[in-house]
Amino acid sequence: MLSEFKKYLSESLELPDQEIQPILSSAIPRKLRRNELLLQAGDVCRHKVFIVSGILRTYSISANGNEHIVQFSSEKEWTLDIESYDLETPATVNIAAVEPTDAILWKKNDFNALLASLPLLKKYSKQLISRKIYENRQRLLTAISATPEEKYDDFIRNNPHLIARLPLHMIAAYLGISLKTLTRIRHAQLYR
Amino acid sequence: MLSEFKKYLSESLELPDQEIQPILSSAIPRKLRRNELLLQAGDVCRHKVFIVSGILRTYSISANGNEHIVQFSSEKEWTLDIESYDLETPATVNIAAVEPTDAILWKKNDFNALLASLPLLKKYSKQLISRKIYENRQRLLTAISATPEEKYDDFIRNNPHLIARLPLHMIAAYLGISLKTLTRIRHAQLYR
DNA sequence: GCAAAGTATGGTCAAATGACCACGTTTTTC
DNA sequence: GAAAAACGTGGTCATTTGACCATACTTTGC
Repeated sequence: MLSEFKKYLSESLELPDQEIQPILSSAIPRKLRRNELLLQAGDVCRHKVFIVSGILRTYSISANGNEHIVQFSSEKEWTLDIESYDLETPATVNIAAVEPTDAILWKKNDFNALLASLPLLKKYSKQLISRKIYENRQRLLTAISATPEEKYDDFIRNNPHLIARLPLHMIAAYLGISLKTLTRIRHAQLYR
Repeated sequence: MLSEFKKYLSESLELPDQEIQPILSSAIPRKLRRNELLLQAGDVCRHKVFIVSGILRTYSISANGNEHIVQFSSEKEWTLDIESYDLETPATVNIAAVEPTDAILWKKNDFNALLASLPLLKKYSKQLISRKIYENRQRLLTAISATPEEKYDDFIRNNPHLIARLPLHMIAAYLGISLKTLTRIRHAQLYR
């Protein structure tokens, strides 16, 4: 599991070998089964998470028991409940594996030490956060302005690697539409 | 206009006087009339903006001509199109005054210099950005999970200082519901 | 490999929503 | 202060959406 992560560090971050070693030494590998929780709402999010393989979903359960998905994260992505992690407050969301997932965790202290000692890592982290901010604004705009069909088409366009791996009801829970509406859209698109 | 901003700096940021002066000296005051554009989609966002009084709205126009509001910003808040500002790419949103507004602008270079020389300002900026991230996630969650009525109630709860100053159609454009639905909700709430 | 769980689709029906239009009132602008 | 623009509400009607349920099929987990 760590060797793939090493590859990511050297290729995507272009980190030299001697900077990779300290990152590995505080890494905590973690295997998750389908539907296993990585973070439970109410707990404090104490780790940064990198996904080696698999998919995680970040979701919350509304008063009437419905699940709403804030985010999917898959291979070579990082995830956490940022608010809970920063402020050390109870998480309001759950993070669970959609499919069997290999992840790597770092404790907050360890990761902060890495950020302080590895400028390249820090720079890269900032970039990732910025990109997330831009993406989230776009997602919000779509959520308030697009029709269900546009939302679905958008999702396919932005997440081609996920469509075949996610059950439809999760896509619906991510888009904020009902499963029924989603299957109707798919049905309609068959004959066009 | 600048004196109110000075007060903000010393009270909210607790900046000592000698750190306030450099911020003021690169500040560009700007008065906006109702509906006047501060940033036009297509242009690059080249300024950080602080609002002394008034309200700005950040919005985009969809293909069919509808306006969708990404954000309202009012007194003592900062605003910009962060993606356009960071990457110096054409903005995809417009920023315009909802009511007559007094704002203060800084050029990116000037503001970056301030951030580099004033650690307190930098720290405060980071905090603001973090808070925005948390808020935006909550807003997204509401957008995909709440009923129109819940969205409206949420809006009132989170923006009590704005409700009386915004026309309903803008609130609708912010919530992603039609004006008709919004007036229906208000009507229903009268008799409860 | 097999039982159990999960998944995709479709039917039906009630309710919610939006598009369009009209009208009386309020606010803005000069 | 008067004309014009903007605003809030309501009516109607077609359409979309969701809730609930059933069924056939596929995937999962041991």
